[in-house]
Amino acid sequence: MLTERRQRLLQYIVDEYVLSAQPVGSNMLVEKYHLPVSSATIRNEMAALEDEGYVVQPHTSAGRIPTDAGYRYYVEALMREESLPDELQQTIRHQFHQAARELEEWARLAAAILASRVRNAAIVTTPHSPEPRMRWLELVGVHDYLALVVVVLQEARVLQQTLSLERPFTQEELTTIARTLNEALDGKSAAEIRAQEMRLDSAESAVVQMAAGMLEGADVPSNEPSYVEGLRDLLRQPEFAEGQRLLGLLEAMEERNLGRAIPAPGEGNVAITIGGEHPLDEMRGCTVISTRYTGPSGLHGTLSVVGPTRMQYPRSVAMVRYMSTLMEELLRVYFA
Amino acid sequence: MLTERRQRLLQYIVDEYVLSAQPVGSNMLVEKYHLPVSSATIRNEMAALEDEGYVVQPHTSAGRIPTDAGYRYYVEALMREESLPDELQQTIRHQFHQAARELEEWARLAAAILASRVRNAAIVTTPHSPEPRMRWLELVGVHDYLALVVVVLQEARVLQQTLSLERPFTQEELTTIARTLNEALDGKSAAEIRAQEMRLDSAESAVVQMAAGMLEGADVPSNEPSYVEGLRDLLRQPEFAEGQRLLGLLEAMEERNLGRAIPAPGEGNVAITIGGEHPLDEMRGCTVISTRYTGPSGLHGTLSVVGPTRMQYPRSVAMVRYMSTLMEELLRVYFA
DNA sequence: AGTTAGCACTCTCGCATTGAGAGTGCTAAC
DNA sequence: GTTAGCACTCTCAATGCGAGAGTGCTAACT
Repeated sequence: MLTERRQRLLQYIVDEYVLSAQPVGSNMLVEKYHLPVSSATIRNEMAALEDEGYVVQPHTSAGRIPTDAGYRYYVEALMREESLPDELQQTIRHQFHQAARELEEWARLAAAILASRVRNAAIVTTPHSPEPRMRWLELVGVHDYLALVVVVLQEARVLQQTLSLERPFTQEELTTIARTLNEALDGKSAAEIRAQEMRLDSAESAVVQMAAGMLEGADVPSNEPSYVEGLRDLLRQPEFAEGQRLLGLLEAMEERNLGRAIPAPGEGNVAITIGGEHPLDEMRGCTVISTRYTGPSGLHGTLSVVGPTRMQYPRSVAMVRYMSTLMEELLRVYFA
Repeated sequence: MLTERRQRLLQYIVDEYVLSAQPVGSNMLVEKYHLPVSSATIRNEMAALEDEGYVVQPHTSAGRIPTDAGYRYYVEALMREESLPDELQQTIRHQFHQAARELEEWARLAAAILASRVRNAAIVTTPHSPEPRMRWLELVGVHDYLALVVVVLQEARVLQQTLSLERPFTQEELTTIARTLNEALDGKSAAEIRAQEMRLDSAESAVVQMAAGMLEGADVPSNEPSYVEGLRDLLRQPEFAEGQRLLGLLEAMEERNLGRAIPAPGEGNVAITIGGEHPLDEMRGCTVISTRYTGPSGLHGTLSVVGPTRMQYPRSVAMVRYMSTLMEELLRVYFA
C-alpha cells in the first residue's frame, strides 16, 4: 500500500506522461504542481515508487515513466472518473439521430465517434444474439440450379448464402418451399431446428440444413461483423512512429480473432487490459478498454478502444461508458 | 526515342532497383549482366538517360534510380509480360474451389490472394451492376412500427434498410404488401420504378420509395463493398518504414473514395498509374495497377494492386490479369 | 565516332569525440 | 523527515574524419 503522497506522485507522473510522452522529472513536477517539498524529496519518493515497480527510468538520468503496474494502480485507485460534458453528449446524440436508422450504421458510427474522441483506434461489434433465432426465410432463384437463401434473424440481421440445387427449380417452387419452412422454423434457434422432426423432401432438407448452419455461423466470433476505425490516429501516436510496431498489432487484429485480443467484461463493467496483461505478445505496449452493451432478449455487442498504454484513461473510460449506454438506449428504442 | 542499348540499360536499372531498393551503379551492372562494354561507357549512357528524365541520382555519387517517367517507359516499352506458371494457376484455382460459393467471399479471397502474391496491398470490389435491378423484395416486421425492407438485386446482392411505419402493421399485412409489390417491381431499375404509375396507398408508396432509393444507392461508388487486404505487406516495404508515409495513403484510401484514387480502365485492359500521375498527392510514390472484370448483364467490379512505384510490374500485371479472368470465369459459371 | 583507362571529385555513412543539458543518487547538515 | 549541494551518468546534437561508392571528365586508343 502506497502512502498518500506517493499515490499523488504516481498520479502526477501518469498524467504528465500521458500528456507529453516524455519521461517525467522531479524538478518539473515540483514547479508545475507547486509541491510544498523540494525536488530532492520527490526524488527519494520516486526511487521508492521505482522499488515498488510502479515506474522506471528508460535510462539513468532520465525522468520516470509508468510501468504497466503503475498504470494498473492508477486505474484501480487513483483515476477519478470523468463524466462527459453535457454539450458533448448532445453533440454525439445528435450525430446518431442524423444517421440512418440501421444497427450496422450505428455500430460504425459508434466506432468512428469513439475513435475520433479518444484519438485512438476503436472497435465496435454490431449487436448480435448468443443464440440467434430465425425470423424469416426466403429463397430467391439466381438461375435454374442456384438459389440465394436469405435468412432474417430476430435481431434484424440479414444473412445470405448460395445454395446449389440438384434439379432446376422455378421461382414459384422456391417460394412455396420458403413459405412452408417459414411457418415451421419461425422463432427457432439452430439447435431447435436441428432437433425438430420434420417430413421433408431432399430440397427442403438442404435448405433447412443450410439455414441451421447459417444460424450457427452467425454467432461464431469471427463472423461477428465489427467496425474498426481510427487506425490513422493510432499511427499518429509517437509509440507507433516507426510503423513496425503497428505491423504486429495490425496482424494480431486482422488475423486471429479480435475475441482473443479483446477481453469480454461482464455487463455494465469496463474492462481495462494494460500492456503485458494481454495474452498476445503483439499487444504489449497497448491498452484495450472495452465494455459490453446489451439490448433486449440477449442481444449484445462490444465497444473497445485500443491505444498505447500511455492513453487518457479517464477520458477513454468515460467515452466507452457513455457510448455503451447510448447504444443500449438506441437498441431499446429500436426494438421498442 | 531511346537507342536499343539505353532501353536495355533502363530495363536493367528498373529490374535491379525493384529488387534491391538500392540505387543502381554502373560497375554493378557491368558485372552482374556481363555487359560487353566498360563501366565508363555505362556511365555515359546513364548520364544520357538522366538527361532524358528517365533516371535520377538521389545524390551525387550514388547510383541511379528510375523516375516516374522511367517506370512509365519501362511499362510501355520494355516490360515483357509474364504469364503465371501453370502450377500457381492451379493452386489459386484450387483455393477458390475450396471457398464458399459466394460473390462476396470470392472478392475477399481474390484480394487476399492478390495481396499475398504481389506482396502489396490489393483492393477488390464485389461485382455490381451499373443499373441495379430488382429481383425480390421482402418486408419483415421488427416490431409494430418498424419493418426491415430486404431487397435482393438480380446480381444476387442483398440490401437491407429499416422503415418506420406510420401505424402498426402485422406481419401478414407486410407480407401482402411485399407480394403485391414484388409482382409490380420485378426486374425493374430504380428509374423505371420511379417512372411507373401505380395506385398505391401511403404505406406501399413508402416502401416503393425506399426500394428505389436502395437501388440507386447500390451503385454509388462509396457503397460499393470492397475488400482491402495486405496493408501489412505495404507496411513492410522500406518506402513506408517511417509509417507517416502510409498514414497519408491510409487516409486517402479510407476517407475519400477509392474511385478517385483508382483509375477505371476499359474492359480487358490493365491500367497502371505511376507516382505523380495520380491526381491525389498522397498517392505520390505509389503505383496502382487495376483492371475491371465483367460478368453477365453488365455486372462488373475492379481488381487493383497498390504498392510503391518500385514494384514488380510484370508479376503484378500478370497476377491482376489472371485474377480478372478467373473472376470473370467464376461469374459466368455462377450466373450460368 | 565510339570506347575506355585513369583519376579527381563529391557525397553518404558509420564511428568516435565532444560539450551541453537533464536528471539522478548520495551525503551531510538542518 | 527534509533539503542543499554536488558528483555522476546518460542522452542528444553537433562536429570531424576516413572509408567507400560512384560519378564526370579528360585524354588516349581503336
